[in-house]
Amino acid sequence: MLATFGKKRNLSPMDSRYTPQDIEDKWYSAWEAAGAFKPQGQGKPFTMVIPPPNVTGALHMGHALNNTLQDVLIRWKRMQGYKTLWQPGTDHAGIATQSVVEKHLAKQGIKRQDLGREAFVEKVWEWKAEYGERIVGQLKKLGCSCDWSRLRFTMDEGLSRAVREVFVRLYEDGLIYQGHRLVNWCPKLQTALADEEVENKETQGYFWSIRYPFEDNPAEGIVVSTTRPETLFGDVAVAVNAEDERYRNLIGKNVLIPIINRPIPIIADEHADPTKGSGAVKITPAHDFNDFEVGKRHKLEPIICLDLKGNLNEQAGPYAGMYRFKAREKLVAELQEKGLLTEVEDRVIPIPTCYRSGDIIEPYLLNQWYVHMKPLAEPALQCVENGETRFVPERYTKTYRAWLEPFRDWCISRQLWWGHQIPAWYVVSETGGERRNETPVVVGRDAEEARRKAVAKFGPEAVLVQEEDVLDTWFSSALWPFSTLGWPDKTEDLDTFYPTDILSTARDIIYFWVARMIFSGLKFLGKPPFHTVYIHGTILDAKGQRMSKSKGNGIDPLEMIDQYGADAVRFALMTMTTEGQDIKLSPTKFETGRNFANKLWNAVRFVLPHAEAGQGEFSDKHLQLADKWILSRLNTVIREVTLSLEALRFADATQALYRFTWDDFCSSYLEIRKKSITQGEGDEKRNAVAVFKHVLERLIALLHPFMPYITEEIRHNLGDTDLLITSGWPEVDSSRIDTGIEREFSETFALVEAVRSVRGQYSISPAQAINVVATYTDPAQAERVGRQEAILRNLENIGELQLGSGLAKPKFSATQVLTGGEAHVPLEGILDPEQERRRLTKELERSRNFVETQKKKLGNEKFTANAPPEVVEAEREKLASQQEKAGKLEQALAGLE
RNA sequence: GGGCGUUUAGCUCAGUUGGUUUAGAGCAUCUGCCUUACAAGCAGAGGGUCGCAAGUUCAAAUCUUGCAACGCCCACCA
Repeated sequence: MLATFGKKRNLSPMDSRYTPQDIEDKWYSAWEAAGAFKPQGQGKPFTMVIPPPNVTGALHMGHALNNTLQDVLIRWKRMQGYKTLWQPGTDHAGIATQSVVEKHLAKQGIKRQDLGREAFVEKVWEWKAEYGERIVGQLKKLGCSCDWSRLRFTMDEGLSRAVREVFVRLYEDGLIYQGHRLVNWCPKLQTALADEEVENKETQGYFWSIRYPFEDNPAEGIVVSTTRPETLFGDVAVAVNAEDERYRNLIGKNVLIPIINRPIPIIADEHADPTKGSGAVKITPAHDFNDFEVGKRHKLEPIICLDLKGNLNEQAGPYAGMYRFKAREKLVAELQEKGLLTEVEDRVIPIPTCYRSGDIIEPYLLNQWYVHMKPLAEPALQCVENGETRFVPERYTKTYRAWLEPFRDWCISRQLWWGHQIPAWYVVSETGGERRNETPVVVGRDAEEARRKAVAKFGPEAVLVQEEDVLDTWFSSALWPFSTLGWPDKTEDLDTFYPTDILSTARDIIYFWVARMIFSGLKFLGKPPFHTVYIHGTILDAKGQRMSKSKGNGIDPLEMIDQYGADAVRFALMTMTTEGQDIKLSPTKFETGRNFANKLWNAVRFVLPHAEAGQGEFSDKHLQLADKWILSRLNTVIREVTLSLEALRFADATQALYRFTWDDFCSSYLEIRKKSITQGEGDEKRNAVAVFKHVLERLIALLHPFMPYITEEIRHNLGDTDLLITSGWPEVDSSRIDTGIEREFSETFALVEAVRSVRGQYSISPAQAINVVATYTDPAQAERVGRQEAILRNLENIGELQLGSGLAKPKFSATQVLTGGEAHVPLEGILDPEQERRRLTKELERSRNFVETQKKKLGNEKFTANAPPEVVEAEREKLASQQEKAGKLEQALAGLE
């Protein structure tokens, strides 16, 4: 797997600054050319499906985050030897795409109606051909290792066949039906919407109270309140509560609708709430969800008073043809004039708006197609309840349940042209009914099948007309995990890759998409489509607001990639991905990522001229303390990163890598071994370089899923000819993990830090050597540290060094207390006794406080009796070492001159 | 109104089952360094009563309850 380096090295002039732009495209092409993204080998499959972006969309930060996350997992699993498939594709995004094209045509003064359905759809396909590859190109820029040879589109032939198959089967199972009821109608887009496509926006509005005169006594009347007065033309009754004393005797009387003077009855219904408004409420079944129910209870025929564009119709008398809001304005004025407007109250009201167009929704009585949800939702709930599919973070299980449990039927028909035309045909004849829901219907996988069915049922004279509506976009997205693998055919791919493993997505489509994939997978394949749903956080701007085009506060990932490199962008995003938390983003985060890449690059640049010297593996007998230490740390990190990825803890993984690379590998190890690498001879040099390379090879492998480009480039700069992307994932060598070595190393490192601290306090130039007297209580410790003099001298400019036990403190020296000893730095002429006293006093105070709390804790019998013995023992040791430290600080203070 | 999340250093955030962290990181700040990998760097330093209150416990940033602020989702067009 990790080949040796040094062979056939093609030394490029490596700049001190890493420039990602030079190498990214090169390596991406190399991976593609090598077929590295295709499922390979005989390993266990690991599969993910990409959340298909809108075909005409552009990459935003949310995509960048989610797709980086998926790519990290796929690359990691691929290196681990799994037969990985990351299935890519795009979504036709019915409403969104149709709107984009319509807007585009509008600029040329063309309406879709001018073109007609066929020509318009043709235009959309052209649009798709032009812009459909854009988002794919952008995902490639980010480094996504999807198997692009399998790129699918929700409206391509295969997926459309899956859609028709599902529709027919659901229909045959009685799970799809037509219903004549109120739907959310968007007058602007001219289509029905599903409940979850409606957004309620709090808006400043009015609550108008209007008097409806009694039919037999027009001088008096009953007052009703409404926020939508223009709907009064569709009123069929006024309801009061039977318990309401004020109105009880009016029940059964008729009142007149103002302006048009149509009589309607006062009825008793529980919907009327005596505490709201006047307690009497107008009933408009054709334009209000609650009223629709009231109308049904009282068998009142709904009256439609609006047309589909939002204009009032002939029911509105003088207002016929007027746009709804214009009519509202005029109507209020007229009512006021007539003395029928009794009160106007300012009120914040939730206004339902269309999630695409933003237009105000009108509930409208129409015929639409529905999916009967209960039989589908129940197993889908069950499957999450029993853990077959789990959400990460787990709390989203609740969100999922809250959406599915009400079993609201799914309105799947859309009055659009762009989408899957519903595979249902109306059987019309001379005697055929006028209303569609009274017309016989046949469904079929294609026109021929429908025709066969119609002929069998209605005879050869039957004439078929296909339903014009298309299906909700999410109807096809729901099939994504299996339609992309060839279903309804029994394909090998389906066999190998279904069910997939992890689905990663944003929380706002848990219902739109995730839930629907789960019930579809269960219904048609008998297995949930994935075992884990990872819900990532939402990307926010630096102020914590959602990024949006209208606010103009978005950070463009492609600009960031341009500026900092894809690796930096990916790494930064992953460091911020802590379980499900929202991410406040500012470009400085990418700077940190870029700096990190640069750091790694320069470490490589340093060793490259010496790589030749480090042929082969190092030999154990030449290993020094620092070597053993870095090998111990390396294997610890391999373990940490692997476990973090398994737990989907991306920030933990990157943090471990960052720390190890920067602090351990560069700041400590490289600095210590620098001299051996550049100036050492024979075995010394060979071994130092070999260890360095051994660590580096594994480090770039660990970093590869996060920073694929730079790591691939490094591997090849080091002389490897095979690709890192398909090489192995490092394995932990537990025998190298040695806490004794790590302790011994930090013992030595502590002395370095002590000296550096004194140097820093007195601003002594690094060029000036300083003398050190280190004394330890235990002679064995002094000897151990003494053996590491090379480390001390490599990390600090030390002049005379005395190491021992019971050494006296030289005059005029600054003192640093160590575990088990002290370091004195003689500073005659430099030492500031006052400053020294202040520092030592402060430290002593802190130390004494700690000793106090420890004593109290250990003096508590309940503690010593109840806490586990090892905890008590640890606390005792803490006390002892702190007491020792306090003693030493006291001594140092006393000895100050 | 219901649900969920957040509140830890000036800023952005870690802190997994309560004890080995007398609270950690990055950025920012201050001091000294162009030390032949890196100034996108090196070394050092300062900075926090872990939102507030009560409780459980030998022990609470961590568990429970209440409160507050901020954010998200759902419901609510009388």
